[in-house]
Amino acid sequence: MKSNFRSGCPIASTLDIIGDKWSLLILRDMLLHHKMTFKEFSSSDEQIAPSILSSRLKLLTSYNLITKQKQANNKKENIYLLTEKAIELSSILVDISIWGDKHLRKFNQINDIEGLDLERSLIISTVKKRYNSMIQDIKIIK
Amino acid sequence: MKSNFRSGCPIASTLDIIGDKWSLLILRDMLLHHKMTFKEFSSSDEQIAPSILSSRLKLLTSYNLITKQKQANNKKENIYLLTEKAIELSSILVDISIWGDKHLRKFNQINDIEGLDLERSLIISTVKKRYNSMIQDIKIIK
DNA sequence: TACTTTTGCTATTATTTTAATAGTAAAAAT
DNA sequence: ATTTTTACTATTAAAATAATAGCAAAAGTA
Repeated sequence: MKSNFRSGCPIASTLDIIGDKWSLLILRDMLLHHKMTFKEFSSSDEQIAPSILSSRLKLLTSYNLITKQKQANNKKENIYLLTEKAIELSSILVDISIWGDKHLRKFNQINDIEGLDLERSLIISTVKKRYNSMIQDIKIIK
Repeated sequence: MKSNFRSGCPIASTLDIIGDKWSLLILRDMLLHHKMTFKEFSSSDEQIAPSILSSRLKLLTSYNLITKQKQANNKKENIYLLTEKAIELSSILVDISIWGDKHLRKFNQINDIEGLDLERSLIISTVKKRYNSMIQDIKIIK
């Protein structure tokens, strides 16, 4: 499990946590697709291996970007949720999405994302609002 | 050299180009510290190995994020410059910097960055303006 | 109640990527 | 003419990731 930082640079330090090949895709699945369980993360197009998924979830948990809990009516499934700190990464994920959509079509076939043509700040606030309201629903079940 | 994309997701595709351990730090050095040469990139705090630096510069060049050229009065040094496409990543780098500055102080000693307390959009436009004006100066020498 | 399936992992080995370091050729400086 | 600098490449070691199998507990089904 990674734990050391390369330098005191805030950019380098952030990348030491979420700058690997998978972390931001897990956060994408949580924030944009409202995925919550190990199985759901495993089912993404990019095919993350279970051992890597497991170690990444642990790392993100250790930096308080996600929480792990069970619901009262289900002792099997673990529910992973984003903390406020991670929800604040929304703008970065949205900007990455906009940039890729705009610049990578000549190198790869890029999926069209609904609503990505709207204004940036509106996209971000909508994403956050939806995620937070989803969390509320979850907590009611609990 | 990496060349395949994991999926059609614009986020995953962007990360397939700049989502490794080093690319964004090279872009940081170029955009924020106005570094231009192999030697300057090698001298950063994070100590990138020359073989990795070399392969990353090639990859970024292949996706037209940077250009490589020599100046008329110096046949030895290669000058690497960001393209407009890469300059558009400024907002992402600034957001990463703001996020790290705000959230990682409890895990690592984070350097204070001058001006990071200013308004986000102002920081971004200033960063871009400074880089573009630096490029102008370079071209005059050429 | 017994059997099957699902979920959330861990373990293992292979493959790929990264790290560390030495070395080299051409240009520039002395 | 010799030394130093720059921009790398080459090599080997170490670490991370990929691929796959397997397993225990919970849940669903007969």
